[in-house]
Parts: sequence; C-alpha cells; structure tokens
Amino acid sequence: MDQSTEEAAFLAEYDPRAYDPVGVAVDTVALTLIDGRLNVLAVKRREHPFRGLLALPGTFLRPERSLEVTAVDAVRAKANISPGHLEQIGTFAGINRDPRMRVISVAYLAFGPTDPQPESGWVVGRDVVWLPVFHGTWKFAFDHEDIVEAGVKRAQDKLEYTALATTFLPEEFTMSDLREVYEAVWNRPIDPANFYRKVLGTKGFVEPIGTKRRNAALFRAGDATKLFPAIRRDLGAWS
Amino acid sequence: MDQSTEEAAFLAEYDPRAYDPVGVAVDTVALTLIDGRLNVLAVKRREHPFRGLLALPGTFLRPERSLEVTAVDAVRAKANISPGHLEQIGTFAGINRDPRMRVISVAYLAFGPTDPQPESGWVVGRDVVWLPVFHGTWKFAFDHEDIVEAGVKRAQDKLEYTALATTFLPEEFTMSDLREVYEAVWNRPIDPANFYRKVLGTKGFVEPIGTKRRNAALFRAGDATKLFPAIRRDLGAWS
DNA sequence: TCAATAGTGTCTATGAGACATTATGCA
DNA sequence: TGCATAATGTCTCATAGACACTATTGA
Repeated sequence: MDQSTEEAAFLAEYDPRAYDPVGVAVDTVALTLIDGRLNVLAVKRREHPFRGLLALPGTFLRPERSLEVTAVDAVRAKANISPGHLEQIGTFAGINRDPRMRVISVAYLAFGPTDPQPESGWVVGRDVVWLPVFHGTWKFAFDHEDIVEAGVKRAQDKLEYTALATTFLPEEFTMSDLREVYEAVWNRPIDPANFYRKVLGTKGFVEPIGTKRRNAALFRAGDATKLFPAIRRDLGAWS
Repeated sequence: MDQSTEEAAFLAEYDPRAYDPVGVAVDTVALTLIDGRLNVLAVKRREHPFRGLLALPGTFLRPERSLEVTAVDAVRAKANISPGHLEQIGTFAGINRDPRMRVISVAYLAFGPTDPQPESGWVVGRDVVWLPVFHGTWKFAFDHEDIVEAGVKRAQDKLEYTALATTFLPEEFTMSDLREVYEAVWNRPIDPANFYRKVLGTKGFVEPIGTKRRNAALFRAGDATKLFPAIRRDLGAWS
C-alpha cells in the first residue's frame, strides 16, 4: 500500500459516507402473560420477502429517531401492550439475513401487561397474533427465531436478579400472580412455600398493600430494581 | 391517512431503501492484563471530529463484512492482542453522538493475552496506547466512555458465571495468575485461600498439569464454559 | 364442611467468607 | 534458615429447597 492509498484508506475509515449503505432495522420481542403462559407478539408478513411467514414487529430506523422510540412504536402499532420495560437485546447482522440488501437488526425486548387480556393465539388485528412461546414451534421470517430465542433467554435471566417480573402484572397482585410470572417465563414449576418466603426476604421487591383478594394478600411492586438475594434459577442443575 | 398514503407507509416500512442512510460503525473494547492491571486499547484520533481525543479502535461496517470480522480487524490493525474471546456488548445510537451524520455503533468486547507483554501506558504504535482502566480517568471521543464502561461491566459480569478468565492468560498458569485476573477485572482483592478452593470446586474450570512453577502448581483451562457454582462477586454487598 | 389455596415451621445440604495453620521452594 | 507464597483446616453464617403442617375463604 503506497502512501496515497494508505491515506485514502485512513480517511475512508473515518468517513461514514465512503461506504455503501447498510440498512438498519429495529425489531422487538414483545412478551406478555396470557392465561399463565408466556406469549410473543408476531406479525404475518404481507409482502416480499418471506410473504406469509411470521415476523417480529419492526421497522427501519429513521435518521432522526431513537432506537427506543422506534422499538416501542413498532409494538404499539400492532397491539395494545404498554411496555413496562424495554431493553436492547443485541444486534443481529448475518450477511444474508435479508435477501434484498445488507440489513442489520437492532433487537429490543419489551414486556408488560396487556389490557384487556387477550386469549392465547389471540388475533389482535389484521395479521397480528400472540403466540405461546413454549407451546408449539413457530416458523419465522429472516432470523427472527434466533431473536425470539435471545429475547426469551434474556427475560429469563433478568427475572433472576432484577425486580422486572412485576412489570408483567397490573399494579396490584398476589404472591401467586408473581409466582405465575416466574413459572411462565422459566417454564417450570416453583415451590409456592419457598417462593413466598424468598420474595418477602428480598428487600424492596414487593410491599404489602394490606388488603386481600380471596384469602391472598395483595402486593405492589417495591422500589428495588436489583434483587438481593437474587431469585436463583440454579442454572447449573438445568442447562 | 387515506388509502394510498397508508399503502405507501406500509411499503416503506418494509423497504430499507425508502429511508435516508444511517451509518453503522463497529467499535471494540479490547482488554488485556498488564502488570496486574486491567488495560483498554485506545487510539488517538488524528482527524475531525474529536481530533486529538482518545477513541476505541473501530471502523465502519462494509456491506460484505461480518460484525465480528470487522471488530477483530479493527483491533488487530492497532495492537498485537489475539482475542481469545469476542462478544457483542450492544449498539450505541444516541442521535447526536457523531456530529457528521447519524451513526450507530455496534460495540464489541475482546480480551486475551498480549504477546509480548507491553507495559501499562505502552505506546503500541503511532497514536495507539493501552490505558489502565481503574487508574486515571480518560477523556474519549464520541460516547466511547460509555462504551468502555459497558464493556468493563460486561467483562466483570462474565467472569462470575463463565470460564472466560482463563482467556486473559497464557496456556499454563498458576492459581495466583488466575486470581490476579479476577482482582484486576473486579478491581478488588480476593482471599487467596477461599479462591483456591472455590476454583478447584468448580467443575471443569481448570485442570492441573502436574508440574510446578516455584512452589505453585500449574493449571490449564478446563472444558467448562459456564461455571457452576459461579465465582460469586456478591454484588448486593457492593453496588 | 369440604376443597383449594395461602401462609408457617422445620430440617438438611451447600457454599461463601474469615482466619488460623502447615507446606514448599528459593534467596 | 528464614521468608514469601502455596495449600489445607476449621469454623460460622446465609440461603435454597424439600416437605409437613396450619389458616383462611368461597363453593
């Protein structure tokens, strides 16, 4: 590489316009609990490519919009979920993941309660459905199966050491409601008695309201964001 | 929104070319241990914008290259680190992070031993330096301070539940070498006796070679990737 | 009054951490 | 032979989980 070539390469390295454009999409894994089961929001594609297949709600990033706003709007446009939590999962950038051109996708994870509660398999609008994550296998467009898997795994991890489980629930909930969130997201049963004490022993996770529903005390979310001690999933014994 | 406008919006949603381009950069937080201290690789910028400030090694994504290759090459071009581990941290996309145009950065974390061992503050090449992370504060260009912080935090987390600490070390190492990795990345002292037994009690983390250096047994990396039980950092008691 | 769920009691096993003690190899 | 570091012993405390038991409320 001679001097001028090196200089050109150097300048190009620092000039974004020197390269062909790469498309940037934002796709969201929106999770909610329906009837005790974890569900993910999907859209049936009406256009090329992958016409007819399921895809995550998403759109292309516009230069003047933030990733977060883009991620939330894509979900709001399709369903009545109000994400109590939004976080970035990561960026998926396989070279041929989109047949049209190079497109990378910044994936987001959103979860929250839906109101009113739909049923599992519920068709929210034209070509929009909630799919029960652990009950059936779903064929997605692009690499969206990978993204869903990463999103679910992230949700599972986050329930261990953050207080985010409460964002799946309405403001008031019982201990069983909260346990149901863990059971749905982790897809395994949990001992009610031990769960009860573990949650109460975790500072700031929930606080009692004082009222009851049937014979169950009602709680609201506490002010903790990180849980200590964590609600452990004992991964070593499982995966 | 009338029918034709809606249709146009719908089509645009699925056509990447319908939007102004967004630049995609890849920046890498490359970490290594120098003299028992955690160091990060930085480049002094020679061009606008932020001329003269420190930045992470990085470049723009070309349509035909993968993120991972781009991330590793950016580091290899600057220093003699051979990343034993590479993972994506996340995508940083603040709207005005780059004054030239909208540029999002997919950030990667790399770590591994350097050979030969440089000294801390070592100038690897023209305008390339290793900076001791916890000894001094460094002013970076763009939002690269945030990216470094996220990278270091990710490294700290990963040492808890993965066997990646060994990738900071050469093939043969003593228990003290391994403890030094944890102390450098976590930036706090660890009881040698308890660490010793905790590591040996963690299936597949290290295996003894049988030989010694001074009076210390030598080990090599085991075949485990996830650690169980994890080497816990007791975050609750700290942050 | 019965059934289902909520909530409490109790025991065991595991692992983290403090810190004392012994072993090893080099100056 | 003495010193630094390696390696082992021993104790305490916190927490997870199994499972038996009692309490409460609606059908």
